[in-house]
Amino acid sequence: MVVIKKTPTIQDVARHASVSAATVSRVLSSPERVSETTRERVHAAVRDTGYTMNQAARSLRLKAARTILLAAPNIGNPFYSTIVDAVIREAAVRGYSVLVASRIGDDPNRWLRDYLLSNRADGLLLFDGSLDTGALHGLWDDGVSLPLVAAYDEIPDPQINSVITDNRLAASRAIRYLRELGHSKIGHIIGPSRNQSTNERLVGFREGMHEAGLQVRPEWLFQGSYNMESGIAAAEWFLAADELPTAVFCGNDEMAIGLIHRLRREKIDCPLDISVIGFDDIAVARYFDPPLTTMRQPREDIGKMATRSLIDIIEGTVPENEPIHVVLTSDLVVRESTRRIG
Amino acid sequence: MVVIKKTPTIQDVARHASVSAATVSRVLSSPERVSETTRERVHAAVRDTGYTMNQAARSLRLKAARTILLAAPNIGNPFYSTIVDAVIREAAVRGYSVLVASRIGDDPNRWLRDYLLSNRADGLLLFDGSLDTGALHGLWDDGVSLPLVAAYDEIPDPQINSVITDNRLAASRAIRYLRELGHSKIGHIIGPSRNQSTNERLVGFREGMHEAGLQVRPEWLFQGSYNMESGIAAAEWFLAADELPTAVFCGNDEMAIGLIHRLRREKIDCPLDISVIGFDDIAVARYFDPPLTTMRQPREDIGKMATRSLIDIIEGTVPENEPIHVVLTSDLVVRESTRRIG
DNA sequence: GAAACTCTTGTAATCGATTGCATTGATCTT
DNA sequence: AAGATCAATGCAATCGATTACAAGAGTTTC
Repeated sequence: MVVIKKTPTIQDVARHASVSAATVSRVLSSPERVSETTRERVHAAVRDTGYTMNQAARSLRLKAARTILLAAPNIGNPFYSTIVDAVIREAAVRGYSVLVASRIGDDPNRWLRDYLLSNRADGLLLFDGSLDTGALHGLWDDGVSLPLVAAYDEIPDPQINSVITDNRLAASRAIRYLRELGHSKIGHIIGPSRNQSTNERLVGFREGMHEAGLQVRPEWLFQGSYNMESGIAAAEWFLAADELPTAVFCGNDEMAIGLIHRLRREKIDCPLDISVIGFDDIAVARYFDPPLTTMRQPREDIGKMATRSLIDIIEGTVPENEPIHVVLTSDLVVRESTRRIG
Repeated sequence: MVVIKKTPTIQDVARHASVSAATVSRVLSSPERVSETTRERVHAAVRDTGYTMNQAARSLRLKAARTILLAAPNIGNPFYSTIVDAVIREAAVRGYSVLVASRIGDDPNRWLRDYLLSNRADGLLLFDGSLDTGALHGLWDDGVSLPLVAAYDEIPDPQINSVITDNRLAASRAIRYLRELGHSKIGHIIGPSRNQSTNERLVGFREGMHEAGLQVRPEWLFQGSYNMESGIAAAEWFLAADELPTAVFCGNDEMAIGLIHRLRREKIDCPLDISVIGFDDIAVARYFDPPLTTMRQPREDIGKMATRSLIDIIEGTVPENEPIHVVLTSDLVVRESTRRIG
């Protein structure tokens, strides 16, 4: 049978080094307050015993978990997963762990309580604008100061820190590009309306159309849900119209992929018969056939900046009364799914 | 200025309900030991105060964090992200949180210590067979019993619990299928060799070839790294050979996508000129052009089963001396990237 | 009616790390 | 040389929840 040695505590290390637990603690957190000789003895004892700090005890005492909570609507989505990866890496650099909550839509109040208020996490990185902000405000009103950064998807509240991209500008940029290629019959696949990013992109689309002096035709507008299936549904919606648009601006790459896939079944070729421009530049976009023209979202940067901001707020190295608002730029990546008309 | 109310403790609830903290604790964990009237009073007090248990204190006392650590080589990869999603959902059902560590390759010893031994997590879900098992054994030998489940990628140690798929069988199955379509010139893109799954698939490939009475030709074997870029590299490797294979079995879908993409640039069409079969069935596989024939991995099930097993082990509801070994079945999904020869 | 039992609740110790305050001994100042 | 100053370390309280044990009240039994 395996002998289970208890994991050593700070007391064990103290005994081993013939000092008090207080001294061991000091060696670990403020070494300059301890003499060189004891410091070395303690370090040796730490090595010998294989000591690791008990985080639960530390969290209890310091009221800080050195952990952030990342909440996203669906981690399974490749768009989010890249961000998550960036968040985890950046958090690790600052010595923080990351708890991940997915599919948070169900009962936001519950997990907010469960995680944040129970000292499991020191702050919240929210990647879901569709969350009912009432819950957040409820906490706020109760006087709980909740370190929170809304990332990627804006929450329409200037008090809430945010790291987002220039969705509106990017959308109108996409339309201008299509216009430059000679397109005038332009459709748009919208994302789910609960997302603020969706609405921003829609506004940008309308602005772009207006600037170009083009009409927005309702039969060329389709509301999807940011997945490939809804790209298919959009294709079928467009096919049912009297006339097809010659170009479609899609709210994200996955819907673009679904759209192209479905249209191809009807022998409608992209980019020959229809130009398609996506949004995000997910990994597969450049290897798809045709390689997708898309508005690239700096996903790594979103994750990194958001994490950095949140930890700054948690650690109080940033003034509390001035909300942080970072807007990152999306770049147009021209590939082969768009083409000059004619 | 916002008044910061301290988050209520169990003491506050006790005072509010005019009982002792012990009673409140009992109401929350073993309600049947408390009389109905006090139970109601306490519940009311919990509601009134908005009490949430301090997890740090609870973890410290119970030496259990109700948290599992999920470690994967790269969360950004869409293959893993689906699994992660399933893990988080299943863990939530059992009342567990999930800490996620990505890019763990760098210093396994460090994060093992940091997370597991420091009472931050009660068990480890390891999605990376490339991890040096020495580190794990080191802990084991030190007498620390570490609830561990290796998922998806096997660790070659019968003592370690695992939830994997039938990689070898699936690979030989893929070859048999290609053989049925009349192919005899079959290549293979291997994954990174540190992964056990890769090796199993390679063995299955060899077995399948042997059963079919076919030679494995080294110029039709390429070692990639499970990403699209290495699919491209593989294409270039094959193009450099005297002759192209008529079918390629890819270690995963992403390499298949890269391969098809690159070959198309050379006017080599899939499936007309070459059949390609992938592995995993990632989300984009069915919408790719051509839709990918692939060996589907039951990713949701992997995540679910692994999580379930790990929590069973943590909670001791499963005999300790009998390692768990679950092998899930991969299914052949026939789409359009493969084709009868001739 | 007293002993034995059950049911409910409270008291106090405990988990492990941190830190304000106290103590000791050494060095410095005038 | 006596007092002041400083560096290094220990003591003990603390964070909040859990639980073994004790105690009190009410019930049952012979």
